[in-house]
Amino acid sequence: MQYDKKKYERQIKESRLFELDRETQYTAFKREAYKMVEYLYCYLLAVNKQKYEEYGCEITKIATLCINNFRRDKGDFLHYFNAAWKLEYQHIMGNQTHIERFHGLKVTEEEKRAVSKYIRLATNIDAGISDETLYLKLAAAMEIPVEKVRKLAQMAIVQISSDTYVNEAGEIRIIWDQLAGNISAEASIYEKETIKEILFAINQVFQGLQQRQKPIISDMITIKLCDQLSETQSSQYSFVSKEIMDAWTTTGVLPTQREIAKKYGRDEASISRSVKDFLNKLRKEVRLDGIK
DNA sequence: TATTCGTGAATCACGGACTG
DNA sequence: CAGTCCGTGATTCACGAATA
Repeated sequence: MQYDKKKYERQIKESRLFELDRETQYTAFKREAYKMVEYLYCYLLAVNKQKYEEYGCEITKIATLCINNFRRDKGDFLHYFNAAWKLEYQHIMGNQTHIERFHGLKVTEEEKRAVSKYIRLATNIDAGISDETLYLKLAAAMEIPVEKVRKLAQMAIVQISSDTYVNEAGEIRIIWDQLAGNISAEASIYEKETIKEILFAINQVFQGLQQRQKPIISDMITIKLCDQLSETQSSQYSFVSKEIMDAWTTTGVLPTQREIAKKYGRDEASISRSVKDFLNKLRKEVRLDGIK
């Protein structure tokens, strides 16, 4: 069956759903909501059937979540949904069990990281090498099947590319994910702050640290965020460690937490704790921001 | 002096290697 | 193959020290 993207876009746009009051017009709202979920599902299949077909369950989940949290002053609903879906999709793609289940390939974290690293490097350098050639070379160098490299590359690209659906609401969530891992899936974080605000918040909290802490936190935060930061951003904020950033762009190699610990003559546990505390402070800061 | 930091020990998570 | 053992990297906890 062919899905007509335009048609579903139109149906989504023309839906009365968000004109209804979900309390006084409960039944009508429910009815429209069900329809909307269906539209969104069909819409995604129209966008890319083979890619999304197997995720009906997840699509429905996100659609429902979006419908429940969307308010009309948040802009276009479809954008809102797309941003949320992109994140969910990344999440699915990043999930280890998924990798094994759906591609029938066993992949280690190491290989995953390595491939995404090299792909990224290649894009940065832009040697004009074709994807397939690159994959072949990578496969040879890493002594793993080309097929595996190809799959991993796809995943890596999902994570780093800025395709049509990226917007700020999406990216802010990515930054959070990079920083703090799986923060609770409350939808509020999806739209609350802009990237600038969150980077500003990071900066703010960073400035409040004691002097001895700063270089360490700086390195660690940069490690976590370096692939999300643009050049202008990295020069703009003082919490970005230039050293790490340089290492990242030139070699693609990042130090481990342990190496950071050694570098500053600290116990690695100390680093871990400092980072944790920093993130907690950051969380608090952002929450306060959101309330006022 | 109240906070904030640093530390070592214990523990967890995970991948790889070995073994039967 | 499954079961296990080991190394690595990271986290958490309780406590003592440094800082603002």
